[in-house]
Amino acid sequence: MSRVFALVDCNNFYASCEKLFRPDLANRAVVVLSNNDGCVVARSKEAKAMGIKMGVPVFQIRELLEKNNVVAFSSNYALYADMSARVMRTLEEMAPAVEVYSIDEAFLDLSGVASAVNLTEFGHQIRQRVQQWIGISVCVGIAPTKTLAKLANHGAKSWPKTGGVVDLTSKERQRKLMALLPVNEVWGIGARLTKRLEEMGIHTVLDLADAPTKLIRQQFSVVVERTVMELNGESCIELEDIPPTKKEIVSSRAFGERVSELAAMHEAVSEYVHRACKKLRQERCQAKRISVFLRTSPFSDHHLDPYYSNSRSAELSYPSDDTRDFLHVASKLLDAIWKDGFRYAKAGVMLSDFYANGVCQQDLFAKSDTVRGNSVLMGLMDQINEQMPNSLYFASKGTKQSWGMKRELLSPAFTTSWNALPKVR
DNA sequence: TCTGGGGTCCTAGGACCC
DNA sequence: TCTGGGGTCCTAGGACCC
Repeated sequence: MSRVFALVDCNNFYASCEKLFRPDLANRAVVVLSNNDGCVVARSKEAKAMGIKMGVPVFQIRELLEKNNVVAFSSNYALYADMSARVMRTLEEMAPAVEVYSIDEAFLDLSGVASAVNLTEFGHQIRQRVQQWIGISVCVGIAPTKTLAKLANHGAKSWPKTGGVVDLTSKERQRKLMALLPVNEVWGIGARLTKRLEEMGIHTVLDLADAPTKLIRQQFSVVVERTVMELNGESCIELEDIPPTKKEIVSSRAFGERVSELAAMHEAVSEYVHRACKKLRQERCQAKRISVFLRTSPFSDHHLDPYYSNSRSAELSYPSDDTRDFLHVASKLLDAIWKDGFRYAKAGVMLSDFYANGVCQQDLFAKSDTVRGNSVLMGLMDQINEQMPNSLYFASKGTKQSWGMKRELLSPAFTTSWNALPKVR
């Protein structure tokens, strides 16, 4: 049976979420900023039309924003996650198998229904229903491989006359579209690979599709080879409708203000350990390895503000999900990499080497009741914090958190009861 | 002065073993 | 003085994604 995938992608997702609850902004240019209100991570179509680029630092375009009356929001991640879940539930009602690929995208497996429905019509039904039920507009790309479905979606977004749906199941249409698009539009081809491909005379997507796979394998890797096969309609990347278990959990953040004191850095690292361990318990996993990293700003003038970056990891003697085990080790790791005299811009922790709960062999000498006691305590702490966020934690993460992030333009928590209220300062 | 956060996969090279 | 070859495991780094 030939395969058919659809890629459904929300338009200007974060900006659309913000507009949804502010009808007064319907035709206004809206941007959403990253943590610390640092750079632009989402733009409404009006903001895109002004030439505001994705990822641009806010300080570089502040005048443009003010002159054009652009409305800016801090990231309200709880709102976007909630809206995302609603969109995904709607898609799950319409398709036999759905892979939630990112907060604003999902792959659908339509192989089974392809012969029974008109695919373009089905794409329009998806668009209509998500618009009507959730209020978010989406585009739909349909093709025999995920890589081509991504490309089809790009086409649907770029050309309004498609009505937001492109069906790329025919070979002729695939080649026509590929000839029009530059190679960097391909899923899996980033800036570095684009540069090297162009040096080889590969400029359009079609150039890449027609390149000999042998040459590609030899010059690059199996990943790029697979991409070429997918562009030729051979499905190599399966739908992952059951999310694979995580292999690592990272918690890190750029500081609202530079950190130069070891005590403040200990608080920050402690905060990240709390977050990471909470996620670990949600995943129902235990981890054995933890690493701590820190760095100064890579953007500043390094003569005035010297650069330093370091990380170190350590292994527990047994896998754990107990915050206290990791706090202890993280603190020692931080001391080992800390150097006085730098203005640190960012730090974080990473947990890795995961074991499913209960799978790992206990240390012969561990007291099993102690172990159970720990997990009960941690579970209780998570439960209480669920109802009253941030009410219970270990003292090491501090109470003032002067290094905490800036979110001065946050929208209210429209759809969730708590979370993300602006910090009182 | 001000530049995000959280992931995955692949590969090369070193350590170690026989 | 001479100083193999092959396998495995681990880690760091590079590339990509949203």
